[in-house]
Amino acid sequence: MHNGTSAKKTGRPRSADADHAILEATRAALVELGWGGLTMGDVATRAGVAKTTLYRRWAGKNELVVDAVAVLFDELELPDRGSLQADIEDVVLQFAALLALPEARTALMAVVAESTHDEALRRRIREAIVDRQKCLVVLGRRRAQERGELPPDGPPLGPHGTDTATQIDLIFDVIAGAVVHRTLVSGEPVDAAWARTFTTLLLGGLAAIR
Amino acid sequence: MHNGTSAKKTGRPRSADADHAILEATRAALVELGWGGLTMGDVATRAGVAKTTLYRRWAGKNELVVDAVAVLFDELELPDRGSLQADIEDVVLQFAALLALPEARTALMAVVAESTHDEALRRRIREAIVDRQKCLVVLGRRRAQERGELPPDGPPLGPHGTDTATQIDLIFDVIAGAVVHRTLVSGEPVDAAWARTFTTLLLGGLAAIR
DNA sequence: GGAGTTACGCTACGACTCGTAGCGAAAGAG
DNA sequence: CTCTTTCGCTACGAGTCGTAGCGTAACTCC
Repeated sequence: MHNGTSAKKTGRPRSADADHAILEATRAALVELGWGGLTMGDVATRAGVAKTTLYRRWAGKNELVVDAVAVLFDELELPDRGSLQADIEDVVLQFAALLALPEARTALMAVVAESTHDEALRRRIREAIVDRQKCLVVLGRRRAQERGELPPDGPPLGPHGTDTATQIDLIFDVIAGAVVHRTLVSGEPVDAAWARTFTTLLLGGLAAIR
Repeated sequence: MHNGTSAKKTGRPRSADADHAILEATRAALVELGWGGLTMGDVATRAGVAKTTLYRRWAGKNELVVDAVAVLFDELELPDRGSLQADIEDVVLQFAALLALPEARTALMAVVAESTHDEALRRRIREAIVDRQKCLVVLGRRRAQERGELPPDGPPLGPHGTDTATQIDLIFDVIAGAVVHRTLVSGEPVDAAWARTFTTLLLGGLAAIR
């Protein structure tokens, strides 16, 4: 959040209701107008607050949209379905459902695009969105190791072996990248059949890189 | 292109030099200002043309940037390196090099974001960029079949078998998605080592989905 | 070479958004 | 009650948007 832990003790406190109203108005505006059509003034009107109130809390469009969309990623979970294949398929479908929301589709790509020219924005995105997703990969991998579906951490085996951190990063980029690309670039739906085939490919590939 | 084949016979022809100057100016502006900072007036000034000339050829920022970046993707090739593994590694590194260009990084994500609210823009992106990349997958796959590294097209084998079109789409989304995600979202470099590990995973996975 | 057609550069324009400043009022802490 | 901060509101200069009008340049057809 923009003012994380520092708590001013005196003076009138900032309205939490206004925060919620603004973030919700931002998502609504994204759905109707998209990234390019979204304006600060419009969001303020929708939220029923003054434009100056927005600028007191967020530096601009970029930061506002990141916060508005970040909460959507909090809903991602990794239920224990008994097998690694089922767990991955589940999280793939969850992520696809999230990308089916118009506000998420538009905002995600736009803020990533802006972040290529803004280091602070890049950090904000990483903390608010990316790292939360990566936790799911770490958790799913550990579960699979406890089940015996994946070997425990240790030195790589073959000549193509990879260490733990590299594996996690690779899995994360492949899953998130493939789902995003299919949804937003190819424009094809991520349904149960695709999730199943993709997961089969991923698990088959994992066996090859140890 | 915006006026593809239809050729007016009479009147003063449009300046091809102006086209090149505008597209080059657009890329330069993307590098310096990013997507958000790029304005039509600035591009016109850089290119040495009038602002009205831009609007006579492109409807707006979105269409202009797609055309300006599309030519970068024409340089992608699939050299025959003798093995499927080497071919894929090569094209992965080529794609990564392209995404290392600031103008490509910024523009790609931005136009995809805008395309979520613009069907015409989506088609334009597909024709100018996506389809050209997908051809590489089709070509590489056919070569591998001729070498005997992949089985020829036919009905799927196992219970998880997939048909040809599904396989091609999947391979495409996994390759492009993973490279884009690692480069732009995770912010990690795609070097030879990563390309090797990723390709090993992909080929291992391909064996699992037939 | 003249007539017709189209693109060009230039200027100007209203509409809109931006981000900031100043004001008086409201809401909490001490 | 006083101090401090936020609130809504208004107004502002700066910048961008996309379009219109004008005279000129370039090319084709007769």
